[in-house]
Amino acid sequence: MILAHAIDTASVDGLDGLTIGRLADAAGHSKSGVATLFGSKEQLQLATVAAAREVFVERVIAPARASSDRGLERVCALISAWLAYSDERVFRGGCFFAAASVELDAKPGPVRDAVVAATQSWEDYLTLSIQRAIDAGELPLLDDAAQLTFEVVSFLEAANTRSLLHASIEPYARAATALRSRLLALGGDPGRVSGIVAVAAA
Amino acid sequence: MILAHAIDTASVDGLDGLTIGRLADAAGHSKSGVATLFGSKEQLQLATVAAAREVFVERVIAPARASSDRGLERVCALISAWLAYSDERVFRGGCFFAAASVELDAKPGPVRDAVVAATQSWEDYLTLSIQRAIDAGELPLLDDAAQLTFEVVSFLEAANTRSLLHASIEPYARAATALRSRLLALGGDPGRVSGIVAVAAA
DNA sequence: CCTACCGATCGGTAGG
DNA sequence: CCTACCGATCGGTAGG
Repeated sequence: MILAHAIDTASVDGLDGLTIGRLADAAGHSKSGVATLFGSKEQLQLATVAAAREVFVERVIAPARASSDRGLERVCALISAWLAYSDERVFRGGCFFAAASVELDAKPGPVRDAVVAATQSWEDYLTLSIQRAIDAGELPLLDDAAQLTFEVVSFLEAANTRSLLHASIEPYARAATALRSRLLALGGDPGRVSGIVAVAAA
Repeated sequence: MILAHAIDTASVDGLDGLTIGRLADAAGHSKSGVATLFGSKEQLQLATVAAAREVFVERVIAPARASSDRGLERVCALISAWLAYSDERVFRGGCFFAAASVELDAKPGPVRDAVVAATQSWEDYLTLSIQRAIDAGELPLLDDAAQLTFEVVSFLEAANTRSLLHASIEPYARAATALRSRLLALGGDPGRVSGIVAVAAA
């Protein structure tokens, strides 16, 4: 798929750095072929966001859902899956949405709206998973699920950026340490929480 | 200064989004005037990073140094100054370095090196300030200053991006809550820690 | 500091 | 799906 290369390019050069001409060259098509396929650059960007969303679900949400039960176990699985998704460089420039969020945060328009909707969807699912852990009594010292979501995604995205910036895996260890520490402070079961590791065992 | 507009533009469109022609128009000069002034686009980018660094020191480091003693008080002052610097939109696209770090994290070269050096310098100062707080016994449950630095900058940058992305000040309150909670868990004095607020009182 | 210009590349379209 | 082309804009330079 031509969009796989588009996500990869956008994760490095940004969604604005996408050009129809280079995408066409890489795919072995003519420039006008790609241009008419998508209609406009903005529609190409929107298609890229939609494709990245599918990959994210496939690489983070789906594995965590498959390997864990609801509650704190699911929360830890989502965190570990996200760290692996970033660490494995599913996209050359790391997490596509981390890059797109910062690129577009001050640029209103349909593309930003699509990025916001995608990240909102992921964070809503994380908040729901945390709320289920609260409801099950697995995080007895937490009362605001959305607050923990903010803290979790802060660590994940910071680890992603800093790993790329310094060409190091140390930031993933920093994030894992911060998250284990936070979940323990909220009363999380030490055996569960210790399942958060910087590099996937698998 | 022509560079003030360059920082502002780069905080929104990225350092790669800077163009000599538009910068010249905005300053009322000819394109070639700006081109010969900086020599090349890369040197313009490097000059922009250097100018942004000065503004950051002036807006975050200097006020915190002037208003606080070394130790935990200084750490809290740095955090509050950073939140105010982001919240006040010193640059239209929020923190210049948050934007530049993510834009360049997968693009090696002299400009990325300059951004890395600037952020490293800021984080080194934060780590030093935290270490002084540890040495003074003000964070009795913390042993790794660099780990707390990672956690602090994670919250600050996430608040910056999310505030822009959602046009909301709520993320600053999330970051302040997270930071107070973390410093309290590390044994920080409640009176000191409560000085971290989302919106500057001044 | 300017005007004027260079080749390259951009998004998009005409025409088939 | 292609070739060929449009006007606009890019970084950079010649020449003064």
